[in-house]
Amino acid sequence: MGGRKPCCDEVGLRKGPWTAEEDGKLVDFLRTRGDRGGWCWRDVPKLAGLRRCGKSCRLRWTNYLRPDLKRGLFTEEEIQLVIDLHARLGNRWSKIAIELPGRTDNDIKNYWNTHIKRKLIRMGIDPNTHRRFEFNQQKVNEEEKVLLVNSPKPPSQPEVPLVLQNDTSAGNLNNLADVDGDDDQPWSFLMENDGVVGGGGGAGELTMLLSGDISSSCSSSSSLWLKYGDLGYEDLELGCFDD
DNA sequence: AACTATCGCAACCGCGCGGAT
DNA sequence: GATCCGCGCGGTTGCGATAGT
Repeated sequence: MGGRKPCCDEVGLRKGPWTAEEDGKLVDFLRTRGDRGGWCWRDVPKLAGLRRCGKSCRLRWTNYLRPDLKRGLFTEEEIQLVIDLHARLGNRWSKIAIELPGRTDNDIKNYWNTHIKRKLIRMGIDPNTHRRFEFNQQKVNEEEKVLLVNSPKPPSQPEVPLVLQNDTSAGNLNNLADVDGDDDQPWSFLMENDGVVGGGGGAGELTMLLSGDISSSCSSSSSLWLKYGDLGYEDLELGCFDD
């Protein structure tokens, strides 16, 4: 597209963290002018008396000031949903956010990158494909590589066939927690300390449910789940999470 | 107590899409 | 059809908070 000028090139515009005063002005404006009634975001700084670009105002509102935002930790259900939706939609955070009322795409993206992604990698699961890493195509960082080198042996079997299940079927993530034998919540393994699975090459096979063409094989009402239900505790090497 | 490393979140940046002209 | 414009999205960065040494 031709020659579009940057939105924030105006001199004298503030950047960086918002002050309480700026927040107040923006909230006041949006409270009085309502939802998109005869204005566009580009006009907001002028109308609200802010020295910010419109884009910055929009981001501040949508990611932080909106009254319907939910703050705080993600619940097990939300984490479960994020993984499920990410398997189906990929990094389309805004689409994922639609399914999580009160969470913004930025929230979800941050949580994915700082919590879920790391955990999956350490479990030997590629967070992009939701499948096990191929042993010779590790995308893990140096730390994980060391762990893999120290693991007993590379996978000796091909991936276990992938299975698709509905929400109501047995093989959902709750089974993962159940094999643990304790009272932890299903996603406690993601929410607690950084346990390390004994590398992608351990004896156990983590079985992924995700088939190749996820979007076409999954109805809107079904969920894709990591399938652990048929595997034992030792097989999954989940003991590491007990540390 | 001081320093360093790591984490987590808010905010920025650049690009693409879609509607308007 | 070409261009402009506003918006939204996804990736990345900056920095304060916290943990570890």
